[in-house]
Amino acid sequence: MEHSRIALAHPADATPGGDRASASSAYWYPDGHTPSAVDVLNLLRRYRTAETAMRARTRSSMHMNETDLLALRHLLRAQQRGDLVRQRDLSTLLDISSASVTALVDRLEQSGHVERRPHPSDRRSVVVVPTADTDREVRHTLGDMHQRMIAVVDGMTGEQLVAVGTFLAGMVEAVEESSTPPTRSAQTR
Amino acid sequence: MEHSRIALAHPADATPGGDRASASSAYWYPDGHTPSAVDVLNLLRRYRTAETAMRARTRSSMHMNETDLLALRHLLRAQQRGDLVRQRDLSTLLDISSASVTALVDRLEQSGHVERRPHPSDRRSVVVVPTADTDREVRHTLGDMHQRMIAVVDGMTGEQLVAVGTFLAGMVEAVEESSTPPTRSAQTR
DNA sequence: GGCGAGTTGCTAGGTTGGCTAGCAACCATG
DNA sequence: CATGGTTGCTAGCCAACCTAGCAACTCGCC
Repeated sequence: MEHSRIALAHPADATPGGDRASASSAYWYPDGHTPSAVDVLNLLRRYRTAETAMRARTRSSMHMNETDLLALRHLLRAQQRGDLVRQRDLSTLLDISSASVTALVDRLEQSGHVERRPHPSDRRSVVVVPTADTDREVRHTLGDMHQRMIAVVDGMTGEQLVAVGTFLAGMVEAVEESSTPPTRSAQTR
Repeated sequence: MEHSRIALAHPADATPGGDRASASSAYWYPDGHTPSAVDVLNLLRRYRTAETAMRARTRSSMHMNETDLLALRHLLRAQQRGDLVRQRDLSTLLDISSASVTALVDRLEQSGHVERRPHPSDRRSVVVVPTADTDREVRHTLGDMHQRMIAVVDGMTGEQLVAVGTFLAGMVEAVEESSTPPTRSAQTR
């Protein structure tokens, strides 16, 4: 069983400086100095790593692969909103072929996570709905984490929230590469 | 060719409120109000989506899968630091079997991205090194993005950086779920 | 009304990238 | 120097994606 363990907590995303900065809410940088730009970006990468590991854990605890889980999340959100989801929708959302969606829904149906229902107005289509158990399961698995995340943000001042928002928006922009003029709007997409 | 396109810019990560908030650096929330906790978390999710899409783009532009790219990044970082990387190391880092690493290195060697070298002191081991071309390629592909990211962070005040750092550290903690006492250290791991 | 083009989800068969098992070469320790 | 652990390889398996092609259905247009 060389493998089994899935995603260690820290896949050694080691950086030159090591990854100290033990994740405490208030004092995340050891010395009292203002964090440098690089520190912050490292921390962002660290978050990404942690999140990936978390997903692996969830996936494993639900005996499910990434795509299936993504589909499930979308189904739950759509259900909450009262939207119908056809297989076609999953295909475009997940960017996989219709054949793969058939297989995917087969798996989820097999495991009792979703049900196929006839579409009310289009007899070609199949509507996919999550079961009540699925909702409970996901809520239970991810609910605590969401609580903690909200708690962190709730504990911040308005000014701090603006800073974080600005930062995240900047990261999105940087990553989306479109390199639009800094005047807002006008995205190519 | 139903597929080809990979990762649209916005895989419709639609949220109840829609995902307006066009990604401008300074004014990322439309009204002048302080962003709510949920706004910020939505933005974080949005970043995650954008980053995933970016990875898909990179992967496709380099004709490579996620694992291979991860391996490559690690190899480049190790090289910069002057460290040797054995296949075994990749195995533990990526959490895949030694057999899969053999296949992985085969692929990367085939495509000219890495070379196998004998280990200086252990004749069982194989040292994997990235080629100069690879370094150039990655630098070219990701360099601009890094510049933009650094620029964003550089443009922030010390106070703002602290806010962002606190936020990210909090997110890491929330996601790692260990639910350690808020006094730092003592991680289970 | 009916006919042709487009859409939806299914089946069939191929490819990729993981896996386990087992092995030869090598290291290291008593 | 023998014996047990480590490293990377081969062989064979499997999950989850793909493309191609099809039957059932919808819809727009005569």
